[in-house]
Amino acid sequence: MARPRQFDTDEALDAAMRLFWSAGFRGTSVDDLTAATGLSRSSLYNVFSGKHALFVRALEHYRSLVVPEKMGELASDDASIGEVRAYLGGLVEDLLTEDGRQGCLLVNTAVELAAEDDEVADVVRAHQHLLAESVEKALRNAVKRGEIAPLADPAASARALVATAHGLMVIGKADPDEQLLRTIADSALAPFSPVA
Amino acid sequence: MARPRQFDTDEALDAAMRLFWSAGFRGTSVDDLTAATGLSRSSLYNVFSGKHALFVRALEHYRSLVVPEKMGELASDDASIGEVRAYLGGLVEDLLTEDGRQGCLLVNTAVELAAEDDEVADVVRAHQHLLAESVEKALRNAVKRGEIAPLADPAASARALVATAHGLMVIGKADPDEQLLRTIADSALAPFSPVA
DNA sequence: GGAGTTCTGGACCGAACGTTCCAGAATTGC
DNA sequence: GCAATTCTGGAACGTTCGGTCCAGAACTCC
Repeated sequence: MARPRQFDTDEALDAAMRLFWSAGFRGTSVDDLTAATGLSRSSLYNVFSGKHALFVRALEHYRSLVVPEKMGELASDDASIGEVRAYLGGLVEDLLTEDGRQGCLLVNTAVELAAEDDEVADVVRAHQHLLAESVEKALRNAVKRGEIAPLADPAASARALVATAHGLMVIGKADPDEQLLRTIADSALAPFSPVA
Repeated sequence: MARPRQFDTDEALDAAMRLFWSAGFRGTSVDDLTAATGLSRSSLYNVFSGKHALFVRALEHYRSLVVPEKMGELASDDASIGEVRAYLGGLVEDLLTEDGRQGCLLVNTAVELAAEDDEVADVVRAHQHLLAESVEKALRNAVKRGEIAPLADPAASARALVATAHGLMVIGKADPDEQLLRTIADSALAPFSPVA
């Protein structure tokens, strides 16, 4: 044994994640990362190997920390249509805040890197699948409980809702207009209105 | 008068656009641009002022050249639900090709730059509005002609469809799966099925 | 053909990029 | 306190970045 690390790896990872989140992979330099984490270059390379490896770790950190927070109760096994509504509503809410313009790290990454970086694409794809499955589960629960009318294809509806969510994040970047974003969310949810 | 330009400005712009399209603003270097256009640095700076200005020109070039091509008859005044279907179908088709993974320059740009670059955000926003209006017009025509059931809010439906289109482009980057993408497009269009 | 103007190739600029490296400080087990 | 080990700050690496500059070639007009 020898000298122990003088910083918290998780805190550093968290700071790196936030940086990548707001500026993207290419838009974040190693200097930016050392400044934000407080680590020296040596420490950063010792612990995280390099920029790309750190980015992948940051992506996973985002999935395990930020995504659950944004999904809220949608992640729970007995989520229903209310949780889907809350999720989309939360996205809109976020996009309207000052920091919200940075959107979703996974969406940003899908666009910036997924087509040319298989390792990153795997993480992004895994997220998309998991999100779709959560929504599908919620839709099935909603039908089962009679909260919405039966669906021809719950899996398809779920995937379309996920696409809408991703679209919201793109549109919100250029046009963070409350009425527009709420209209989109409401309209996408209209087919799942409560049974009269 | 003096020596005339020895290249075609439009051809150069076109090559630059394709480069930005596939690699993004930050992912494209001036060296890349000179290589792709065949221009020397001097000529490139003489004619296009710099990388950022060239990018904005390329964005506008994309809007005036590529977007109309992808929209097809959807742009026409008497477009209807068929043209909306064809548009979404075309997007899916594109995403499944080798080159299609580059997605849509305007979507890529919205994610990469819109939050921090007002000039670029303006162009992106203008495109989103125009697209939404075309879809809305098509939906209204479809209702008017009795091709689909009346809509509570055609403008809202149109905006949701545009969001779906944008979402498709994000998801397609990480997961260019034919069945998935078609499912999304079909599901988003389900509320506008032909009147029985 | 000569004067005037514009375009072009390529060298050059300082700055920033991601990464490597090493001397020395810090901490451990003994 | 000593030896062994690990971490740390910062200098340094070669490369690439976006942008500037200039000498000279190319062309038009007269």
